[in-house]
Amino acid sequence: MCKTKELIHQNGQPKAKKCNFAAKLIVKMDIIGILSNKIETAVQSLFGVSDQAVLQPTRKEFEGDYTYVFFGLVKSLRKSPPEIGNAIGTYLLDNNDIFESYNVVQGFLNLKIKNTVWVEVLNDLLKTNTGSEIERLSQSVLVEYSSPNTNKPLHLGHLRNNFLGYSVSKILDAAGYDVTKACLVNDRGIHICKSMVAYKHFGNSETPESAGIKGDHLVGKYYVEFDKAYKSQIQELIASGSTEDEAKKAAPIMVEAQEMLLKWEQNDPEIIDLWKKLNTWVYDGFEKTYKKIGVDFDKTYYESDTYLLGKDLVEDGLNRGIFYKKEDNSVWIDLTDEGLDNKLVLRGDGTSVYITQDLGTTDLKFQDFHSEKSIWVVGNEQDYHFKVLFAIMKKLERAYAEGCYHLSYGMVDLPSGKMKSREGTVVDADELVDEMIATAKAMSAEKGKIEDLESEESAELFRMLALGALKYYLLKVEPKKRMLFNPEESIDFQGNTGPFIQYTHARIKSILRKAEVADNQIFTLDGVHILNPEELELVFLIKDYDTVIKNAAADYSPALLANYTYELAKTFNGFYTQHSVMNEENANIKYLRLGLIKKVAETIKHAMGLLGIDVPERM
RNA sequence: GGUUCCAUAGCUCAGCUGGAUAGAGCAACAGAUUUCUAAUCUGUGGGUCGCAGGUUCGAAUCCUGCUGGGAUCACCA
Repeated sequence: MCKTKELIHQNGQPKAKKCNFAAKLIVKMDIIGILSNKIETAVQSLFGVSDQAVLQPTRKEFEGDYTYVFFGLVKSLRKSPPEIGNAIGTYLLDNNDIFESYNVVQGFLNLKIKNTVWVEVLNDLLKTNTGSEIERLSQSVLVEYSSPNTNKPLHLGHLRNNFLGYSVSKILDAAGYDVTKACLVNDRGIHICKSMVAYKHFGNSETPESAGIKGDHLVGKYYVEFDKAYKSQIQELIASGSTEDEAKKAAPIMVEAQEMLLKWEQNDPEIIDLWKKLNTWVYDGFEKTYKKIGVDFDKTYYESDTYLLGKDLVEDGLNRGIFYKKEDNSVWIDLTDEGLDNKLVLRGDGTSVYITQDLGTTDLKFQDFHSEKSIWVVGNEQDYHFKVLFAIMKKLERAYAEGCYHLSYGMVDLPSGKMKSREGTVVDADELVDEMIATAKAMSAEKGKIEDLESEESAELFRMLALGALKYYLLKVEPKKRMLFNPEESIDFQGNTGPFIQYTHARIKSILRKAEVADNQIFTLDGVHILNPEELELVFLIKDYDTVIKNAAADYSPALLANYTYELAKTFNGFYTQHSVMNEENANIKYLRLGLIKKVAETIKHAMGLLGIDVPERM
């Protein structure tokens, strides 16, 4: 048995040639690394120069698996491209046993790997559990996402946030980090007081039970009621001679809300009771929504606990001369050297602003978890805020400042334009999900796929498909880009969609059931196998899966994983139409295909899992 | 106005650290089922990669400027 690492370091081709298990060596290191290595050796011994070999998959219109681009050598060696390419190609074939052939087109050297090597690659893939080869990094990361306000229910924008946060957590975990999912609930402030005031006036003591409305929606209803009353009071005041600005400040209901906020801060028992009652309703509602959309948290912070934090931190910064005080006692920091402005960190009266409590909460999070990295999944309207926050942390010499990252994502627009809560154009999360489930049911009925539409199992399938469609739709777009939510497209089950991938999985599982392949069955290839082009394409994709996970983690981008999974599913469907598994007469080939498609199904399931999407056994 | 992000087919989006004739899906049209699920597959048409320069063997990709759009620049959160 060969010791892979030593062989690689020696670059000893003759020695590697003797080894009958060359392919094992390839899998352990990754084939691109091996190839680059061999090419670099070839270039070194042929021309006496070192070149970092850049490899890419060979384009379909050319013969080969990988392409070495050597334009760089043409100039320095002052030889013609064919001369160089042929020399390297010949050398590689003469000194290695893994190449089948090569061809040279301009500055491109296309290399074809022996089919037997690919079979060994597949064989190695079949032995390992999908995703299990990635080593743990013994680094922890805290991912904060969702972070709702408690005055209204979740909407479409929150869904993008939740799906992103959950998926990124999963991806980071798969990439080797220890992940903690956190949520910071904004449960205090003027917004919830508005709902409280309106409820007090117009609520008639109704409850979610008496009204038959989910708690978060009920509280949201009073938030809207507040706004209505507020607006009409403003109009009245303007009619009786006030300016608009005066009216906005003097409207009795607004004055009342502000008084209520003060009373809340003074712990007025009656106000606290009301606050607790409404918030409990909201949490109850949120809980149902989170459960339905399949996201959760390991740790929940409440702003009512943290909003006073950060003042000691300001004091500390002041003592160290990092902050400065103005005549009115307000505290500031000068960030002009960072390309930012002067920023207020504490009011003249000693009360906090947004950034104050965020400074404190950030410290708290690191005290609680000592994580190397901390990620905030927050919309791009807060880009500036996070620049400021991180810059301050750096100036305060917090060791963790380097590990802070704002995962900024773009807004979700509707075909009709932007979502605006005041204009009632917001897409409610609960309604949306319910509609999608109903659509999934209707489409299944139409296709005649499901026999019993009313069973528990079917209900679970419809939920799976609906959420698969929705999550995939929102995650396939690169996070930082703003995106368009087209309701009709989002419930589409064809093409680049979640259900397309789910269907592919179900199809494979159907074959595996028919073949009575157990979930834990291990396939070991030991006969003579030749992979056909469609099989080879699948192997080619699957062997890259771990790299895709790592890239997605490095970029905090579920989109990378979504695109990969789609590609894999599409490639499988191409294979499926051209080759039969169950009707294959050659037992060796049938066995290989069963192993291969099982691996495809496992990879799809794993990848979709990292997107927070479940896949069905049948559909 | 300052800062910042974005601009690729009719629409929605890919395009890895610069590489070969820029790819998918949707929509349109034409096909494929005696064969493991047709929620599938195959084909056709569709592009001055916002514009103009620059860097080099080579640019959708990097640099500069411009145009258009979003966000932000609160003692709001």
